[in-house]
Amino acid sequence: MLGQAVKSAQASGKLLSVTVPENTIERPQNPEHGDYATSLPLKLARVVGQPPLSIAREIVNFIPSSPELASVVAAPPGFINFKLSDKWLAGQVDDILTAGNKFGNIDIGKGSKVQVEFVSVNPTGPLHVGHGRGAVLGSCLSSVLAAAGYNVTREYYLNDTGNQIEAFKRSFFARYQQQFGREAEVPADGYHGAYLVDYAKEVAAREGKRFLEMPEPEALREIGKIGLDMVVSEIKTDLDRLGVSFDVWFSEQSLYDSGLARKVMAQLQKEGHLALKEGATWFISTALGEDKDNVVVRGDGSPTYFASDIAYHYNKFFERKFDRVINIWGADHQGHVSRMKAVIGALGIDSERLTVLICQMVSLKRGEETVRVSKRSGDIITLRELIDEVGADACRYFFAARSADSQMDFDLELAKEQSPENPVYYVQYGHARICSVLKHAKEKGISYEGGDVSLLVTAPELNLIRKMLLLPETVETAAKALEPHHMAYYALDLATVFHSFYDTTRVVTDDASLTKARLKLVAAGQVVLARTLHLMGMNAPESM
RNA sequence: GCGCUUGUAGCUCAGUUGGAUAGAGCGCAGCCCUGCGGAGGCUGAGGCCGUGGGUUCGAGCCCCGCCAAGCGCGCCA
Repeated sequence: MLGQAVKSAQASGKLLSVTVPENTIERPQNPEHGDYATSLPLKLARVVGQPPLSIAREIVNFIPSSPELASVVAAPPGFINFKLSDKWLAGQVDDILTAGNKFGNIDIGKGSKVQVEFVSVNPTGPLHVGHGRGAVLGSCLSSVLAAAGYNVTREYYLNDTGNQIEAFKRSFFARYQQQFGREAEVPADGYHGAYLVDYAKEVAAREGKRFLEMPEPEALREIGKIGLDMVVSEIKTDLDRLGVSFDVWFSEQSLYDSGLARKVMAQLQKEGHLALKEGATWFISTALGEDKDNVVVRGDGSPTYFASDIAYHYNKFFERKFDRVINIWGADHQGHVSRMKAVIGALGIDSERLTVLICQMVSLKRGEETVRVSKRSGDIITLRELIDEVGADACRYFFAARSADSQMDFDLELAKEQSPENPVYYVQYGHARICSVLKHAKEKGISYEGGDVSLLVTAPELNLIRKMLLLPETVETAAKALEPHHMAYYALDLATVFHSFYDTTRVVTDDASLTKARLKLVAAGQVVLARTLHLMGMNAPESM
């Protein structure tokens, strides 16, 4: 509409014909500036050579009146402010109720195939809190993208082969042997955590000493498999408690079993991206502008994880034909981003189609003491312990509320004592309160059927509607920027506006028609708040 | 040394492509319950947006330098 008006103005000769920058509609922070605003006249002023304010006035003249808009005014130094009409706002309540739990959906994705790969932790031990952050981030992002109209696949890449896995198997076998009094040491580069002792006890009790009687390579293979399954199962349990689920668990080993890894290596070889140096095979990334080359096949003939990563991404783009791939990695993998993009390019894929989101570290504090997160030291805080302490919803909220690229301190003491006063409960309480009102009305035999929303005219009512209408825009912002944390702030805002409305406005009164209208508003609020919570993977409790 | 990320209120953090008076939660100081859940509402104090330059009508946001913190720079993942 704004673009139309600018064109009309230019056509009429009142405004010089110049290239108009992308229309920029903003939401002013000061309510006196209306619901929407544009600074287009300020941007045009220089090229056009007219004062911004007069440009604004000219454009305003060419904006047709419409039922949505109460006013369109030019404001100094050169803004155009749009104010929505109360009547149109009130009418949106019916639309929200009609949309139901689809409210907030948009279609910027147009059904394109997006893969979000996240967590993908080596199955060598329990998840710690840092993994929880990646899990929540990936999970929320996936939900948001799905709401934005993308066809989303959530995927966990299971590194079930390679050096770390071999180290795990040797460690586990050692713990198993110790159960029967044998002298066996966990390798120095192995996994020393106490959980392996527990698993070993369990296996010893269940399977007896039969692994002691077979040749070591066979024992390692068999008991290793059992150990991996146990770890994976624990990981799944933890993720499940956090409300994080996956569509696909992709096995690294399968890349070798299917021969894909070899095939992709052959292709890179053929196209001159590989070279033999010092007995190993290298991917020549320096030729593509990288700082250094990288080994794909070691001197002993075994492939590095980089080799399987290459095959894995070949699979993502060529075999499964994802339009876009989003990987969520921890900050400790940040150095691999550019080489991964380089190799994607070498395979003939536009590297823009791969986005790697780096999720910064979580440091844990217990009061003054900072706990380093390391999987190999014995004493770590697991994700499970965190969930036990603060609950899944609080975990999700706190992780989801922080942007991925800022490091965060998670103070366990604080998280514990914070319980009833933290934003998680504030938001959820808003939902419970709404449910309570609806229940109260129901008990009195009042339904909102036939309610006339045009009776909604007060500031608290209209402000609540305004805030509800922001959900689709918030989804769009979060989806475009791949920043799910916007949802958390929106949730808090929405709850605030509702609580404020609730405090000033009684819903169920003697005025039958007004009661119906307000019940509609509250019911719409419930729809929007529940949807927001669900997009964040949180519960929307009816009572608490 | 090089690369990536971060530096905003006492604390934890937002700030959408550069826009109007920089925000929220917690904490702090006041105030508000004849009523649908007070796990609530309202008001206030608190800021050289790390620092020094630059770009322009306009910079927390863009560019360069510097300082500080985290992570990375393996034939580990």
